[in-house]
Amino acid sequence: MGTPELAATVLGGVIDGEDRIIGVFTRPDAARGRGLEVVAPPVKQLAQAHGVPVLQPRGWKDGSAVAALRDLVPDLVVVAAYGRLLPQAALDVPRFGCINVHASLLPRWRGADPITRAILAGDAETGVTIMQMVLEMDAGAILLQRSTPIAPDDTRESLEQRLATLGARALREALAEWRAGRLAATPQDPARVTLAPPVEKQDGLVDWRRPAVEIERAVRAFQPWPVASTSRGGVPLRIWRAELAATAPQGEAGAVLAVDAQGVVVATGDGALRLREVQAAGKKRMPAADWARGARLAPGERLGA
RNA sequence: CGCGGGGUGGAGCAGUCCGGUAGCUCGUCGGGCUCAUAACCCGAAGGUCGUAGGUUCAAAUCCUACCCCCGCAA
Repeated sequence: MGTPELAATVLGGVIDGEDRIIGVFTRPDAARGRGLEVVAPPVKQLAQAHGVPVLQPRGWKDGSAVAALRDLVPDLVVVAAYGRLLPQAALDVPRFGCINVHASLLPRWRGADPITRAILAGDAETGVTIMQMVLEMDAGAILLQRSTPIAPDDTRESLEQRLATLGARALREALAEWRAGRLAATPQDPARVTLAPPVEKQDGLVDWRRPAVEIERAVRAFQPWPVASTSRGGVPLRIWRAELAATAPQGEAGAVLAVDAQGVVVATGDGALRLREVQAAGKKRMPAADWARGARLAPGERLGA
């Protein structure tokens, strides 16, 4: 069971493994994107390409999805970024239970968006956890963990890719260990639990009064969505790449301190941030210096006002 | 048929409403100034104005169709 790209990568790992996949659950196709085209989730596309039956129940409340799962008579259910909470009745179906691939080192970052939260918080490392599923979200006992350092230039996108392959590998490893009867379940330490609520569109808005370090993390954490953004003259401006400015002259938060070939330097609540790559509404991504040239941006202007 | 913005020398933009032989800020190349420079001065090259068709004496500009890029909303 899974939905996005990360889940597809994990599924790919299982397809290549020795276990037989008897069915795949994923969320219903949804109208998305320009023109509202109906697109199938990555997991569905991959499953179909391999001839695996796909089920897309609207929800799990009315019991029909549980019945469908029961009909498959699964030995084990593997869940990765499915995007739906499973009722106890579903968790009870497979005789060996349900296990989950989660993109964080639990108990840190339980919830929908662990990857974004880890970058945002400035964590030095993160990883994947294979765990048993219980009714409470991401609270089951840990079976196996693998970690990876978060690079200074990691974005949500790059990190997710890495964690996806790491997750696929960890899952295969866990399945092998389990078959050999060597897999132990370790309960999570309740004292170290942190939550990773889903990111909202609103979160992408840059508050220039925050420290430059935090804003720089937000720029990386919010890719490819919702993307850190501010505005110039009422026109939305996305920030795709930024770095801490070497010199940190103080100025009013959001004020443009300098414009040069390397980009645009903006004052923040603590330190200055140099915008390297931006995107104005209706335009494509471009070097901040190019944008500043065409937009006639001059020092002294305020962004996000 | 969900809403909207855009495609103009290498880059970013203006010009399009009120048709009349293409402009700005940079970059590039050459020269000059300077101890020197990414600074400054002088000069040059470089554009089928997304594509096709139409209207017109004349189209970047008006009309029609199509292609491509992007934002919003979901």
